[in-house]
Amino acid sequence: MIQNLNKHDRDSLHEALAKSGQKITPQREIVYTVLLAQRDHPTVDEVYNRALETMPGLSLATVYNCLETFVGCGLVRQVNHERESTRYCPNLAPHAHFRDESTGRVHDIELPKEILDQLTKILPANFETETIEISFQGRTKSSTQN
Amino acid sequence: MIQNLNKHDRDSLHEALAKSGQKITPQREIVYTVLLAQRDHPTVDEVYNRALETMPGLSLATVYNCLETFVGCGLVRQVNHERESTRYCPNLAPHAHFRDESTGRVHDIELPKEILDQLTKILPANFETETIEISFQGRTKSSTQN
DNA sequence: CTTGCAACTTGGAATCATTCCAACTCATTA
DNA sequence: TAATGAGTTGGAATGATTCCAAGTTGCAAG
Repeated sequence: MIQNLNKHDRDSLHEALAKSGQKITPQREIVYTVLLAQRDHPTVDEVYNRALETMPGLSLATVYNCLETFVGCGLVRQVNHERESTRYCPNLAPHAHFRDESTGRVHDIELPKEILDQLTKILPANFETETIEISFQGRTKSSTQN
Repeated sequence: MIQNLNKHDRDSLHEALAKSGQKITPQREIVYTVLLAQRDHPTVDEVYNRALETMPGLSLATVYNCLETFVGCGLVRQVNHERESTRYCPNLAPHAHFRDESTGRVHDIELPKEILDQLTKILPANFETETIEISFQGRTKSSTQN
């Protein structure tokens, strides 16, 4: 079910970890693999359960640690919605999120550069942005239940 | 320190509550007053502590209840940032938030209608938006420490 | 290839915001 | 005046996340 990392992905992982002086561990490889295998913005718990299939005995605390590490070295993004559990997303291209209220699913929405540019322009001059989060909430009209 | 509600604000409160069939209570008036008195996006706890000055004996659970009621009848908005405590904001005009990492303070950013329009356009046709949340995170360069 | 050690992992306890609950209050209606 | 139902209250329960101390391991240097 869960594939191994392909060379390219393994390289990004190793590179990102190396760059911030951290070690490569089996746990980290598996957690990263799980994240790439199914890009449905899983919660920590979901990642944990999926990873357990490959590595029984993995601990929840470690999953928290791994994900935090990845966020720290820019490999994945956190996705927060209201007060729900944090979700994780390995899509690094700038994008927004759409949360379907009826299914709870989160969809990536590509974010044109112009809009990002315009957005930063509405800030007062002395405000320096580090991250922008844009999230929509609503419903998808059936038909193409993407 | 905490003023009473002026006529206009009291009216919006009463109207909003009436419209959704809820009662006017001293607790609700005070919580709403606190919210309007200092528009710094307080957490529940902050609202609670400020309200205690006027109504000792008020309970935290009630503050949670009141705020939830207000959100429900559209009187206030919730503001979430990462996993921090939820904050509340009586500004109903469409606006984004900027969170200053160094101070933790949240600033309202006016949101031009064009940008909102453009944003909804980037969604696939069958996605129906109910709410959009835009939040910046960064720092303000000293000088005008707004 | 060994060694040393900082970095990592682990299970369980602790934290903290939020929700839940059952008893109580109070205004209103019958 | 009694019944009704929404609202309030304090404390217990929940659930995600963090903390911690002990054990393990990756890997750089010898």
